[in-house]
Amino acid sequence: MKIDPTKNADYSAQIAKAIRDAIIGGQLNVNDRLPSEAELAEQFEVSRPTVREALKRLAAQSLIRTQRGAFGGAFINQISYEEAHSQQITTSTLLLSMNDVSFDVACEARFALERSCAPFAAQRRTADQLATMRAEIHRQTQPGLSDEGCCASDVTFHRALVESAHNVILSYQLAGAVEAMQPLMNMITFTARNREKIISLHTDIADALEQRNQQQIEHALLALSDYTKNLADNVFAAKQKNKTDIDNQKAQT
Amino acid sequence: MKIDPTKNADYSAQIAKAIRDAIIGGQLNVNDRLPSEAELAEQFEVSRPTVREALKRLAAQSLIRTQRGAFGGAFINQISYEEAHSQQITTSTLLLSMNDVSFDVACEARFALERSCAPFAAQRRTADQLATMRAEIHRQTQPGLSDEGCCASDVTFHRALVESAHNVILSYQLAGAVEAMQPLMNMITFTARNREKIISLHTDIADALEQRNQQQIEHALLALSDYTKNLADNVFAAKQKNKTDIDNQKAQT
DNA sequence: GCTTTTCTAATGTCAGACTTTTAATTGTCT
DNA sequence: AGACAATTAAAAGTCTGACATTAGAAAAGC
Repeated sequence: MKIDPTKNADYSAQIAKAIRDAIIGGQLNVNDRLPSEAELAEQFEVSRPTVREALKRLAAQSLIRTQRGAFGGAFINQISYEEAHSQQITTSTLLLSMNDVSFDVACEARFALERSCAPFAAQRRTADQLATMRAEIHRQTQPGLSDEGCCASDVTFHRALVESAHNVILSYQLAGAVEAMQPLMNMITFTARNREKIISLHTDIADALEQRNQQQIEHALLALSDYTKNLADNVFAAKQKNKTDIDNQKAQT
Repeated sequence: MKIDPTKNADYSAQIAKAIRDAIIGGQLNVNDRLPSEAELAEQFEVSRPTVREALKRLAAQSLIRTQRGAFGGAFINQISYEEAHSQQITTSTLLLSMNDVSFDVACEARFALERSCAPFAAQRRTADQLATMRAEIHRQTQPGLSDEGCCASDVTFHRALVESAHNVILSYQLAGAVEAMQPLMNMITFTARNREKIISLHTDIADALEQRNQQQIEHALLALSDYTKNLADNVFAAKQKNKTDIDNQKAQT
């Protein structure tokens, strides 16, 4: 069925690949049960721990789920939007943090992607989604709101905007992009003045959505993108200056 | 350092999570070396096979790489765009194939996302990228081109468009979306007439890009999206009809 | 100083045993 | 007969201890 050419090295990776290919290629279907670990070990002519390592690799990608007990085993997992989503977020987050992507590039991508849901959001938004956005805007006006609370509210706001496009694929892709940006966004601290401006831009978006005006939504998103980029530039410039000052002080002593 | 609350069940998953969190949280940095399997086993108070299963899970997400030999071990892997990209594609592809997403929804999402790179592509496209697109259009006019060849050329064309936005994050996100759609796109077979129309739409895009006309790019993309959706509707309707006819024939005998 | 050999610490693999879980089966009582 | 309880078996999860293989570091030889 799925044999394993006895190449050298890393049997568990090869076995995982063989099974993964069988899933992607459609030889194995959702909720099919794989042979037991002992049987797989026999088939592939390796030991059970080796098979288990292969299965754990697949489990890490949520391609299979395992169940203990009689008539248990490893089953092909129907991957859900949630799972795919959370996987995408960890990957994207790490990609951003490990490859020092500039804030500008990430910010540009984030709002550009969000813009792609504007035409559908304008057409299909429900009163419910609009209400969520208004509620989040209201939360953002509360004076006691912490920075984390503000960011969380921001995520909810934008998620509602994305959801209003009523396209599951867009939601999945964009929610990932928005959330992956959060760690970068959290590096910015907002002053009261900043928040005021952002709230005003959020209100513009909500207003445009209420009027089902696609172009206005896109315009407001662009404005928000530019403002955020500017804000970040200033924050990073200030940090840089602060650092230089400290270095100079050290040099003087 | 990273302890493991002795909850019940699935130590290897818990250990993998602990290490993963440490990586995401920044306690472990790129190219740091993890303790050896034996040491980890001691730290977490489990056996070596259990630790190994945890490490294989992390390896499956390319969070770590392992090296054999003295002074080898498991190292935190700097995730590259390529790795992130290929992971995203397998996840997205499976998500689409397992959740019977309608072609319309996927198609809409695909072109909407591509639209998001239009403003930057118009500004930043190079002659090189334009040439690639023209070359692919030319290839698509060749009469002997197979369906697979046509699809491959299509991917190259759209990838060049995306690349012309010169934003690595957009490239990563969009290339994933485009490629994940391929299996669905391959379900459509194109007639000569269809290809002619698609080539004409591709030419529109290339022309608009050459003139750095953002709105025209977006307009052409929308037209391509609509045309593709229509085409798919017809193909699926024909298949449905065919199936019904056969059923009727069977019923008559 | 350079090359070759040896050493050694680490992963990769194996075999076999034991524990735990869980669903199906069987048995028992009302 | 039907409902509940005990038994059983198959499977994943875990452990122990061993051996094979690899590759960098140190030592030996020239």
